Amino acid sequence: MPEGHTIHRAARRHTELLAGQQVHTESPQGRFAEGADVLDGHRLLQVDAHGKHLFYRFDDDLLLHVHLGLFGRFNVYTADPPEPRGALRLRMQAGDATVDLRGPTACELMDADDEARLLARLGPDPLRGDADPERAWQRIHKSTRPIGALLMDQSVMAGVGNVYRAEALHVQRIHPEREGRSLTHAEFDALWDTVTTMLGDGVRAGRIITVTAEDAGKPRSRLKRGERTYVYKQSACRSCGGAVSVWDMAGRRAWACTACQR
DNA sequence: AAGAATGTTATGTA
DNA sequence: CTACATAACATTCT
Repeated sequence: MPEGHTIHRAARRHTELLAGQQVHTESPQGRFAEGADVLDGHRLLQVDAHGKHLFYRFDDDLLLHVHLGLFGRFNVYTADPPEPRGALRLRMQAGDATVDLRGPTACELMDADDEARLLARLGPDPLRGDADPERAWQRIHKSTRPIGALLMDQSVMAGVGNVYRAEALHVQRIHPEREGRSLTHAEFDALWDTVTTMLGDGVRAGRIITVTAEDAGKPRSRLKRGERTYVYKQSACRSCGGAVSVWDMAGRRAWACTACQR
């Protein structure tokens, strides 16, 4: 489910619902019992997103780190949450609001050093105001690795996953197998802009829609599953009709139009 | 109902 | 040292 847009959206929503309040936490499965005990009743000050990582800052310097991984998911309830069921990893409650967490790769307490170490290995996040795209360019323009692998590398740029990789490269007509060092600075700038716009749209819409209303022939909000991307999970390119090829790259499926990307 | 999926990390191999 | 492959782990949807 989650690329960077999901994480930033969650940070915003959870701040709105829980920040400034005493938060009751529990982990019905006992998977996070230790941390939950420590966190319970603390005031949540702030929720920050960095790439695909979330940081919940509580008073007394308590810091909860969450990473959704491939399957992780939040469920938010603004009234009467359901009884905890199945593998519910963490529940946070304040007032009428409840945030449930399932299936995360990480849900753990951290100290400032852990956090610093983690942030040190993340590249600039296009969704953050403090992002410095030049840091990404420095890595990319020297690398012989394919741009498709570089885009997915969170230490190069933080927040892009498999869908945005396919879609951003497609919009810029760049083939995923091109070496990073073959990109011009102008191409990189355009790619960064595209990624930034796509992620921002994702935060707003709450889902990944990269096809424009013009290309779709109807409002983006009306697009069904399978109509929202140009090449990702498509058999024919939705901008030129050319064949889409699929292959394995950096352990994930890469998608590109054989006609308009090179 | 097996298999795929919007992810990361640790470890092994060349 | 770097690059790449593989396995492991999480859960839901088709």
